[in-house]
Amino acid sequence: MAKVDNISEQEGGAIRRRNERAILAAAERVFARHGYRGASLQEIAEQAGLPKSNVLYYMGSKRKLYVRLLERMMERWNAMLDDISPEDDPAEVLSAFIRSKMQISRRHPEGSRLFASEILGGAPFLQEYLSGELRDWVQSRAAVFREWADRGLMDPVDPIWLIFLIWSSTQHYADFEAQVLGITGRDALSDEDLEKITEFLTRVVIKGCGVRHPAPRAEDPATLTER
Amino acid sequence: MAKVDNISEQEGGAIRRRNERAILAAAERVFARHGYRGASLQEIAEQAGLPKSNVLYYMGSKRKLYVRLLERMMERWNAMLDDISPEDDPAEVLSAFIRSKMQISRRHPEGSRLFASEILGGAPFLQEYLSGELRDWVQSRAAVFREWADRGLMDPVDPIWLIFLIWSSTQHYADFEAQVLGITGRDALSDEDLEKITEFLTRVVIKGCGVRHPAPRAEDPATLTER
DNA sequence: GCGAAAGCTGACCACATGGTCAAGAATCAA
DNA sequence: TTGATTCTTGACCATGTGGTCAGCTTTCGC
Repeated sequence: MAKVDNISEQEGGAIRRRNERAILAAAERVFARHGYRGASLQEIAEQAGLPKSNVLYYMGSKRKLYVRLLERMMERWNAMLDDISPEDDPAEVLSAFIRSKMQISRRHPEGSRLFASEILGGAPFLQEYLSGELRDWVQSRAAVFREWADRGLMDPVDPIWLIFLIWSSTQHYADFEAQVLGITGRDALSDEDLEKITEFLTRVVIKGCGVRHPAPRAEDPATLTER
Repeated sequence: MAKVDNISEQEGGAIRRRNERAILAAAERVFARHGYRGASLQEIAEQAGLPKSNVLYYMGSKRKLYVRLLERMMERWNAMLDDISPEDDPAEVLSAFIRSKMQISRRHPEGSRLFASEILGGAPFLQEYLSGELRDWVQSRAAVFREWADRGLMDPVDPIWLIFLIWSSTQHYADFEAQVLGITGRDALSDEDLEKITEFLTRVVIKGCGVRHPAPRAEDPATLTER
């Protein structure tokens, strides 16, 4: 019996880890730029500084490599999705939502574009994720938004369209980076730009949905631990 | 000398026009789905119901076909860009802007995705359009928005980010159609859905930017012809 | 220092790619 | 009917594709 029985992603020698990192990074760039079909293992290998055979050795196949990148991106996404409850302050939640989504676009532009490219192509690999896991998540959030509306904390807007509004307007700065840069005449967006945009989006969404502050509750334990 | 000297796009026999239409329609679908590199002439030809050689006969090359599709899409875009002036009602202009942008997503989803795919890939064919023509258009609009803000007709938001907000949130329903359908559980968005979304986006933008009505001017000729 | 496991890679394969071309078929103005 | 123009298309080409494999080197636990 071999020493290592599982082919778990977690383990692996230092060499393996280093090469896989290089391949994944290169592949994310290339897939994001050219889509699944348009990307070539040759180009990925060159950008990773390895021969093509080596890429196949570590990743098995183009398909497996692509799926692995998608899964990694979904993990980053999920890491953002902390729970909320109707007791929370809508303004704070929406603000945090927009901010964290914006940071993903900022920190993982290639991953964001990879995801966009997958959806653009009809989501052949992500269909069940979209209509399963993600759908459930959206529905549960939507319920909270509706509860807020019922309590008079915000206008009775359809939560689904609101979520899409936040997704699209934040995702835009990764996916359409080339357009944003071309039009603004810059060669990159600064951190200050991003902060300005985040504030703008937050302001428009919160004001546009008529979000009001909840009546403060003195006995709220969260408020006590907060300060 | 040949009877027809110019190779203008406008003319052409009935056969040519019919075949070109079929090819362009098929190519728009395939390019939108797989990107420039990922699309194959073979697939385009099959979807158009013609042999591959015939596609080359009419279009010359893959590159020319792609560029022609992009230009057609830019024409549709430009058709929307009617002039505005600081004298106009901000609410009406923004509302019309969102509505017409939404209709393009609705009427030309493949074209919208083709455009998105081009930008996603770094806009190799559209860079000068973005930083030239389109940039000028955005700047002139931005000037009007700023004038409105100066006159106290709306909050002093940065017009550029506002334009991007409108673009992204409307474009979303074409580009991320697969995601929208997966999450909403539908197999298509109805006209009523689109109308609801348009109203929602208009409401949020106008309210979110604090747009107010201008003081009515009795001697406004436009108002007179209107009713 | 040994032996097994892991890592490496050029040669190679079947197939798909964009594009060319020549020769025939259909169309159309006169 | 004729002659020119347009249209059609299968055969073909050089190149690139994802993937396999055998044989090599390196690494590493003991």
